[in-house]
This record gives sequence, C-alpha cells and structure tokens, in this order.
Amino acid sequence: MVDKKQKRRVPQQARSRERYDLILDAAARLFAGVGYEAATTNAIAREADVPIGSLYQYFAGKEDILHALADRYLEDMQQLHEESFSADISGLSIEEIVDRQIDPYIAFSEQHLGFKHAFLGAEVSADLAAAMAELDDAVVEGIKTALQRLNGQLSDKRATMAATVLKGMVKGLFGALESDTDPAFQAGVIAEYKRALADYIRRVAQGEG
Amino acid sequence: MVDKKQKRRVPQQARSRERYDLILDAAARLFAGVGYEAATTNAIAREADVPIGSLYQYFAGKEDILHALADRYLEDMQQLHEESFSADISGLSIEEIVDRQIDPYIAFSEQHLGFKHAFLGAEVSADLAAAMAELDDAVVEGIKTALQRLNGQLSDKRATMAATVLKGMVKGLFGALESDTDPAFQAGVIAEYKRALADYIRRVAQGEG
DNA sequence: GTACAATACGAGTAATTACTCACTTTTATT
DNA sequence: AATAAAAGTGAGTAATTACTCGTATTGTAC
Repeated sequence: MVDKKQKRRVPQQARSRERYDLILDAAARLFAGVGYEAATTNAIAREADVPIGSLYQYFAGKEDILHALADRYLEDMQQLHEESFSADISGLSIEEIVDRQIDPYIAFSEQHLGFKHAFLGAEVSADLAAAMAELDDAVVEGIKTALQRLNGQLSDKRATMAATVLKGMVKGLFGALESDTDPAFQAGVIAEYKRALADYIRRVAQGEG
Repeated sequence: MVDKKQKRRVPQQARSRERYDLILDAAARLFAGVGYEAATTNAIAREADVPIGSLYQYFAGKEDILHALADRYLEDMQQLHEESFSADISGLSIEEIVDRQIDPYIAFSEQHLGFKHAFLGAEVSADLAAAMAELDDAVVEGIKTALQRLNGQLSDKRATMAATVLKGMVKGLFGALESDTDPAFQAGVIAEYKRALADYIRRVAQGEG
C-alpha cells in the first residue's frame, strides 16, 4: 500500500522477523512520546535494543519506519472496519447499533494509544496522508451504506453528508477523551456522545426535515 | 502568557516592529505549509525577506517564534470567546444560538487557516500545550455557563460533561471540513452539524433522560 | 556635522542526525 | 566440518540546521 525505496533486506529467518517488529514497536513508542521528528533513528535503535546498523538492514530510512508503522496501523484499522460494517444490525435499536460501532473503536484507540499523534501533525508525507484519507473515505462509505440500510429513501448525497458528519463527531469524541483522563468522566462523556450520535442517526433514519 | 528566554531585543523603532510582524507572518505561512520542524529559521528569514541575523534580534530562537505566534493566536481566540460567551442569548431559539456561536468560529478558522496544523502535532512544547489546554478549559467553561443559563437545574458536573461533548463535536466539525474542500458540500456539512448540535443542546436544556 | 546608539547584515560554526560500510558472528546446507 | 549465505555491528561521515558575532548601515541628539 505504501512503498518508496524498497531497499531494505527482506527478513528470511525468524530471528530477524522478531527484530523487525521490535524496531517497529520501539518506533511507535518513541513517536508517541516525543513525536516523529524528535525521534532519532539512533534513539529508536537504542529503544529497541538493536544496533543502528541492524535497523538499516530492514528499513530504508526513517520515513520507511513511519510507513511500515502506518501499514500495520491501517491494516488493523481496516480489519476493524470490515468487522464493524459487515455486522448485521437488523432488529437492533439505534442505541444498540451505536454501542456496537463505537465500543470497538474505543478499545482500538486505547490499544494503539498515542500512535495517531505521529499522524495528526503536518509532518506526514504526502502519500501517507493520502492513505489516511483513503481510510477516512472507507469509513464514510461504510457509514453511508449503514445509514441507507436504515432508511431506503436516503439519497447518496445526503447519506454521504450525514456519514461525514458522523465521522467528524466520532473523531471529536476521541479528541474530547484526550483532554481529561479521569475514567469516570470519560465514561460519562462517552455515554453523552453516544446519545448525541443516536439522536442524529435517528433524525437521519426518519427522513428528517 | 508564554515566555522562556526573553533574550530578544525589544523593538524601539517603528521599523523593527514591522519586521517583527513580518517574521511572524512568514513563520505562520511556513509552519502551515511544511510544518514546524521542517520550517528552518533560515527559510523563515528568507520568506520574510529579512536577514537571519535580524530574525535573531527579535526572537531568542525557533521555539520563541512559535510561542510568539501562539500568543497572537491565543489572544485572538480569547477575544472571540469573550465576544461569543458574553452575547445575550435570551429569547433566541436554540437554532439561532447555534448559528451565532458557530459562524464566528468558522470565520476565524478560515482566517487563521493552517495555523493550527503546527499545534495539532506532538512537537509542541509542554507549556504551549498547557496554554492550549487552558484555552480549551475556558471554552468548556463558557459553554457550561451558557448551558446552565438554558437550564437552571443542570448540575455543574453534568453541565461540564455536556460542554465537553459540545466542544468535541465542534472540533470534529472542523476536522470534517478539512476532508472535502467543495464549498457546497462543506455548507451542507455545516448545516447538518448545526442540526446535531441543536438537537443535543435541546436535549440537555430539557433536562433529558 | 559629529558622536553615539540602535539596527541591519550574513558568512561562519558547533552540534546534531540520518545513514554507510567494512568487518564479525550466526545459521543453513551439504 | 566446511562453505556459503544471512544477519549483526557501531565507529565514522556528509549534510543539515540553529544560532553567533564582527562589521556595516541607519537613525538620533546636540
């Protein structure tokens, strides 16, 4: 999906495959901690407990590490989407639908904590940004289809617009969660947010005015 | 609000005051264009058509430029908030309130286009992040007060939570606006978003369930 | 018009960083 | 056990970048 220099040595033994992942994990930690630019390749190697030379056996350069990380992240995300959007929602209340869609994302974002920091900034390369945009489009498409399943009358245009709004709201939710780390407060915010989402979905599902 | 080295020469003639702003403008353009890290001080000086030595007469370093820029931005934002939250909303419909609150922010974000890019990343310094968080808190506080004006029964806790949700939704709106630049589509998204905001506010105002 | 201060200037520097490469060690194959 | 291939290693390098400082220019006061 994302490729550029493809100069790196392809791991052929289990040992090197492990190191590859070790480096990626270390990079993810550092990117999250100090940001992409401030994370030097030497520091990544040190964090992974791997010599700098070994790092460059598997990665063509610093940006290549970011791209590999992005690939991993995007794959996980895509899988989440597929599971999410292929689920059968017939017979469920709107509240139940919202629960089943939102909860996995919250779990995902907790697992991949901090990773997105590296991608929120403006330092990302153009094709990485494109990959993220592609993912965003897939999300909108998935939500759109789900909305049209709820309301057969919905035009493509209106469904796309509503899906964009919902995507924005969900992203906003994650932003709101970052500002306060108190679990009780976060749970409250999530509950409130779900209500808002359900209300909006209900409005769209009912044809609205 | 944000200070660190304070080593810069304080402009005493009109000429140098102009240059100071010239440099800030150039920095804002470059930060928005290529990001904070990639924007070299030499490039900023070139963009501002000012020698590198002059740049360092007014700014103690690269980070100092970012801080000065942040100060300018935060001041503008704070003024916007004050105007926004001091407005008399009695007798207005929820839809009108939403219009009057959201529209100025949209105009502001268009004027300060791209600036926030420099601040969304993880590269910001700790005290700058603190300044942004402070601003966020002020927003939540303002929304909270407005909500309690709409519904006297609202506890501080619930009002704060609802305000956090609303703040998140608005931030999500700006994210959604970035993904598609088609004005017609954007206008539609804004309209949809306003509906969602109004619905949620109405729910909170009515005591909810 | 002279003395003094403020400002302008940009070549140069010290420090940092992404990345290389010549060499060693480990694993696979026969 | 011998050979080859794959993987490991880190001191060193070339390039970049934030920042300095000695000098030139402009403005001010008398």
